[in-house]
Amino acid sequence: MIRVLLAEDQAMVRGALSALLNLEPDIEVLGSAADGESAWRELQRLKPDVLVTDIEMPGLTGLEIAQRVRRHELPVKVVIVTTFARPGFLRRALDAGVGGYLLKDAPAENLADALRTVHRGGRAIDPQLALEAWSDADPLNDRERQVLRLAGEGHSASDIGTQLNLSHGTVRNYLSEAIGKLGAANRIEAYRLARQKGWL
Amino acid sequence: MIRVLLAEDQAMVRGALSALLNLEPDIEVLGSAADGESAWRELQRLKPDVLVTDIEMPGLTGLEIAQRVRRHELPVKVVIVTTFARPGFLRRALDAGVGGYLLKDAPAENLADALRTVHRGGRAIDPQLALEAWSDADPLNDRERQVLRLAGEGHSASDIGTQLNLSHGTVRNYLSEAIGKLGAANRIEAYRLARQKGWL
DNA sequence: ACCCCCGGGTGACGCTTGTCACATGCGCAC
DNA sequence: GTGCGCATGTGACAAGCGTCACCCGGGGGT
Repeated sequence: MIRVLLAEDQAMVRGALSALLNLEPDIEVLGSAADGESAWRELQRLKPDVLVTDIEMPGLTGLEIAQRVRRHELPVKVVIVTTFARPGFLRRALDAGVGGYLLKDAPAENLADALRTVHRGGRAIDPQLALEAWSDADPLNDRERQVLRLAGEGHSASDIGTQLNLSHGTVRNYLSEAIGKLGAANRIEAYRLARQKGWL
Repeated sequence: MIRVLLAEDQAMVRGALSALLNLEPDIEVLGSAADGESAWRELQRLKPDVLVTDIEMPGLTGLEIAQRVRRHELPVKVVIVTTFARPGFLRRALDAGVGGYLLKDAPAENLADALRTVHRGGRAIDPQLALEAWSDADPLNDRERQVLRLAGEGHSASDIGTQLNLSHGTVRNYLSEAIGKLGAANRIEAYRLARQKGWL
């Protein structure tokens, strides 16, 4: 019997996934959480075999939970189920030692199979995504990432400078670097590109 | 017996919702579709009582399907189930005469209840969203919307001018207007604001 | 015929962006 | 210490952006 904890912020999807998993005779959903913190608490309380979690959640993200699990060496497997086919996310998930990474685009039957595989100690990674993840790495450094993120939210260079204690000139230098590295025409395009790769 | 067709692009969510609805004794899921066009075809083939659809799908969006249903006077109720709490979307959905508009944030049990209500001829609209929808209307006109959308994708003014057969000066005028109307500081912020309201 | 509104355009203004070449200063290897 | 790399600044330039005041021409009222 595979004992599962479910973390997913959208209540309707959470309920539906729970119903789906409970149809499987060898799977039992112990409980579910709507945000990162409560998922983390329930994880320690219920001690499930497998945690099935989304990435984007209020509080802790699924990736952060996976990192904590690894740091505390909890005896639980983590399976990420997410909308985002972003190589950067998968990369970070693998670094955090997750057992599975599925897309919500994948057929529903895959989920139960993936849980079984992971429970046996195997790995269930979305195949075409796995390729991309190793193909191109994030070219941005920390400063460029920060600056680009702020810029993408509509802040001006001087604005960003104030927030990060940098001169507006420096901010523009970083932005220019980032734009160059990404082969974009301006900050907006650069932001979009970085975001869709999961480099944020 | 309520006969339901399900349209939702994420396979896993689609499967899960289907499992959820099939647990209800008075509900039967006839079939499901992964994109707008096939949903429209299945709608005519299966003639369900209720169509449960997401908004963001490849091809036709859920809103466009709802509009078509109204135009063709098909005897099917439409229930929108979406992630987006955007007043503009609800507004357009109501204009298209949908029977229900639920958020994926709502508890899973609501879905079956909403289907029953709508099947009886009632309406099931997310309450707090309903308030917002009537509070602030989209201040943008068509040109401003077009221009803002392109600008948000990273195109420059001259770029946009070429695409729409306008002078770059005119494009900047529209952009300026839009920025003003939305109380934003620049095109990026304006784009974000408009987007999150569902005015796109 | 008159006026006025509306979509589109022009030109000018000052500010912001994107780019680049060149400084400064700090820490680390040797 | 000398040298190198890295992070941060500076100053200049051209291009793009945001704003505004104003122009033009075609409909529609009245």
